[in-house]
Amino acid sequence: MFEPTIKDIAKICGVGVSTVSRAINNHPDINSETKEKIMNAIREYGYVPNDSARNLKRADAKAVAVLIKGIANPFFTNMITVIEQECKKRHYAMELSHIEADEDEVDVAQKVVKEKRLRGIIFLGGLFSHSEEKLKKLSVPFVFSTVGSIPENISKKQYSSISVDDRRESAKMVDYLIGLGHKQIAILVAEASEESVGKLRLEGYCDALKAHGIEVNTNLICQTEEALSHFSMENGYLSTKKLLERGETFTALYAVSDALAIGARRALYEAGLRVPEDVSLAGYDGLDMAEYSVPSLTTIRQPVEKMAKDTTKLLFDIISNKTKHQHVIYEAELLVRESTAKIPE
Amino acid sequence: MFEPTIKDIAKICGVGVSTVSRAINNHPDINSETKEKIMNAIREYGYVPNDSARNLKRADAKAVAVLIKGIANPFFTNMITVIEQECKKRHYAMELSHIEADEDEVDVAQKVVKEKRLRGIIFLGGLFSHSEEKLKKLSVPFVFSTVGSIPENISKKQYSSISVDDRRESAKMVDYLIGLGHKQIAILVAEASEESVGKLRLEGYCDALKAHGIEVNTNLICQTEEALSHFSMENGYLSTKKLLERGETFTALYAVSDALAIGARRALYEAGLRVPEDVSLAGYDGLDMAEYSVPSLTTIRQPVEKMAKDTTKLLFDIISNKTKHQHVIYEAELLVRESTAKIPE
DNA sequence: TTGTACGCGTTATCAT
DNA sequence: ATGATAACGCGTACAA
Repeated sequence: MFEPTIKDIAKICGVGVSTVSRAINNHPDINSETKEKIMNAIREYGYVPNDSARNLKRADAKAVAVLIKGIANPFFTNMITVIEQECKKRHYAMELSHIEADEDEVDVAQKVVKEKRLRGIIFLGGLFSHSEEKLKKLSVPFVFSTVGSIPENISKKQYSSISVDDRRESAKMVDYLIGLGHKQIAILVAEASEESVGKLRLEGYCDALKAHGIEVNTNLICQTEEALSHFSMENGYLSTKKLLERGETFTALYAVSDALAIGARRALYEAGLRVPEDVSLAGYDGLDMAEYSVPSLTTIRQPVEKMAKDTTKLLFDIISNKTKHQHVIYEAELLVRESTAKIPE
Repeated sequence: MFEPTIKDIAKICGVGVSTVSRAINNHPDINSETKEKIMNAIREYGYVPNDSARNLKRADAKAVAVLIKGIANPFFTNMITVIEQECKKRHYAMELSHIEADEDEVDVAQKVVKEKRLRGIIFLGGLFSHSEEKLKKLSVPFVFSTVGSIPENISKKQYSSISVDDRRESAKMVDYLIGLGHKQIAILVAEASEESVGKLRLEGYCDALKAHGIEVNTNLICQTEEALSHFSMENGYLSTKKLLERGETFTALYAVSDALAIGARRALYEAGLRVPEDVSLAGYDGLDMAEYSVPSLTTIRQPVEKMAKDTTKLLFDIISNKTKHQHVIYEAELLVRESTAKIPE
């Protein structure tokens, strides 16, 4: 199998390599006839420029990276799809990279940036707890999207972020449940370690309870220590089962993700508990599955599409120096559906 | 921001570039002391080799590509995760690329191969209908995994495939439903065009019906023409709604994917139909959501993990000339759960 | 408008 | 065991 290079094409057309290069890259200084001839040869011989050589030569590889922590979370699938479209629009390639639970995201980011010479990074999910010093090693702009929280001591001029206020939104949900008359509200929270969204949502839960003078009952805080994927249905199912086996009484169960809630719903069902008659159930994220489940799930919807679009736009604006780093917080929406109800008197 | 290159490291350590290269790549001919010194400098200055330069120099970029048609299908998420792990084990990078519905997969593949100089390709999902001639242009080995079908006229020596017999497995499900006493079985099939898995599963449906002497009622074949994602819950929901509005009578509904089934279940619920008392509901794929939904969904489970592992192994075996192209068909499993029941007499 | 020549960062070959 | 140097394929300054 013959793989032609730019030289071969040049030779075939009887022109210099720079002319071929100009033809490929739509440079202005080129005779349209020669360009035509070259493009024909390229098609005929199936020439495709070697990306490595291009990126080596170019200071900037037209590419950005998306680093995801927790790929199993279906919440991200939507975001990625949108981000990819947005990148394509701008003729940029998008490198997708998963970060394992035990990997350090900044290390990975640094490696990816140098390896691929890309122009920017989007961090998706996970949490963030790195020193400013380490952050400075990143030579390209980056934006955190839907990342739990970023320590206060890092200069906000160093990075951008797009997120919802997980703590406040979470409180919103618990507030709503309390308004329904619930006092014994259990919470299902996976991965409550460090500054994760899980922790934030748990804090919001406590906030709301306290605001209403309800004491936080630690027995109702159901944390999963398992090595299970943090936002899986399986995890929600098993954790809820354990909670029930412990014999705790509660009238509402709030899971910090829809997937967990779906799993929980199954566990409740198997225990003979009806939703919402016996137990009100609430989720968080606003995934499709929350909408189509039976009963449909009361949840907090994050404006996924808008966040994804704005994340991409922001990154590109920063790359092209159109704007400075920014910190945007979106409002999420409480979607009241069938899975929650007033507590019977 | 200073980005050291191999030359800088060499200069810093007072050695030649080749020595540094040897240190990086674990070459045998190197003094362990010098290696130590070099590795320290690399750490200290945060040197990361430039991938583009490496791939340019190396004949083979240690990388394979996974080309996915229909990223929205959650079925693939699991496969990708496994494939990625398997690649990592072998110290290969995995390029993930989505193929738009209207893109030609072979064209994309060819472009990716040349651009990235990679060693092999895995096609995930979609269907396949290309001329042998076109296929020959692909200079690296490739394996189709869970791809609908491949035309008979293409030499099986040209490619590998890993799949389940969608037609037969689909018939298995319908067979089971018929065994339950159902005669009026509706089918929900998105994307029945060409040789897709949708089409194959539809054929299996017809096979089973005919085998039992039941006439195929085209009114019960519910195809979605929408531009909706083929395997989305939304699609299942809307299509089922339309089916119900048409006033068709059926005692069982078979959706060719679990996601469609979940959507369908919601539509049935809203129409006041109980599952399985009024309508038996069945899916296909064996996703988590089928297991945790209420009622749990009778479905066909494809051995995802095994298929993903074997797909990767096969590709690498072919790359390293350990084996020839192969065609493996896996047995899927009928999972009988709560959503299907005997038809009441 | 077009062609020549150099260098991007790396690995491999060949001396030393 | 180590160092100098030639490629790899491309873009671009500079010369023509």
